Amino acid sequence: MLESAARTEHREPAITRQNATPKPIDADEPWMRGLHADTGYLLYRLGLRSGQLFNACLQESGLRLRHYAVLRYLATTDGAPQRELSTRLGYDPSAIVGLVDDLEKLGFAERRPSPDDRRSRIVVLTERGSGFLRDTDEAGLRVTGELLGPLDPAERETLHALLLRIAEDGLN
Amino acid sequence: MLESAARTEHREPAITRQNATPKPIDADEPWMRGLHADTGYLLYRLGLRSGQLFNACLQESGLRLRHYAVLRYLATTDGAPQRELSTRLGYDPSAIVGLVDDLEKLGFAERRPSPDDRRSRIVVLTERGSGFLRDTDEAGLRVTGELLGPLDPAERETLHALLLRIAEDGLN
DNA sequence: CAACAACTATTGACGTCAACAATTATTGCT
DNA sequence: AGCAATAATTGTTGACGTCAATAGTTGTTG
Repeated sequence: MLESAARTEHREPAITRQNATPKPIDADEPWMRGLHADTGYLLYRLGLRSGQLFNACLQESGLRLRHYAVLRYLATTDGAPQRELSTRLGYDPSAIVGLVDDLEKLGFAERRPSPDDRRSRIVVLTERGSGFLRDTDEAGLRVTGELLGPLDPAERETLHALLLRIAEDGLN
Repeated sequence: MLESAARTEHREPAITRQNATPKPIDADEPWMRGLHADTGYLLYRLGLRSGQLFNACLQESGLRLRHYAVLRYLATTDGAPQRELSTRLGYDPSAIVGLVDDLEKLGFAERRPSPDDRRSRIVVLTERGSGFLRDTDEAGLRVTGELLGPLDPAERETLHALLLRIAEDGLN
């Protein structure tokens, strides 16, 4: 057993520069079949790639995917205590603090005191926040389109359906 | 623009403990539809989950997903210089050093001098290494099975095919 | 063939960030 | 009133990506 091993797992390279870009991949090559024979590992790598693309188009706004996830969540519930963000999004409570701090600095969200519980703070989306969300929506679609390049619309639909089925019970 | 934002993107929570496990997800709930309306984001989250599961079952062996990727690659090519690992797997050359160090310590791989080029070192899989790979192969399949829970074999096949198509040109 | 540019593996420094433990303020229970 | 549980927050730790620098080696070119 290695002393320092097995801590973090799934960090993608920074966006500021293309990190040691691997050579283009041919699925025909034998090493490729071996590497991607397992669907789980394949998902892992594609998830990495997807996160990279997403962050790349979020980069100019100074936000990261985590911020975006918080915003998206807030948009669907219109107000949520930080604890809820933590449990639902799967981030540590301490991480939420920083994320909401950033969003507040940009004027995209606000902390409001909860009427029921004085220790809880309810995070709400501001007007600027939902505006930003609308603006970046098209960019997100563009990224998705780029990612799903070789698939025709019907295939994309089935893929989305399959992934959604997995997410239903598999996502924590 | 935030000063410290937009650096890393896609790190998954530690494996040693279930990190603030989100509540079970119903795709019927409105916030869920909003969050997972985009295939790219869905892929991102499932990739995260996949990495978590993978690392969880690699944890006891003291390795992480990165090590596993190197081993898998080595198994398919039977020997590769570190430079090749770096470009193909997308890790910085300096990262490869540490990974191969770990694998060597565990006796899973060896550095051999290249006959052609004395500055290059060829990393080869040892007997123990391929044995370990065989052992964890079933664990990997188990993980994948768990991840792909609600899908029947035919659906898994189509999912794998679709993901592979994306990976062909989309993976860096 | 000698000088030089390019390349491989490696090390070290720096900054960032996620995970965890501990702390503070507040709530609910009994 | 006392005490366990909870929400948000702070601080610490460890891992990681990036970059620069180095040593040894190769190939090229004048």
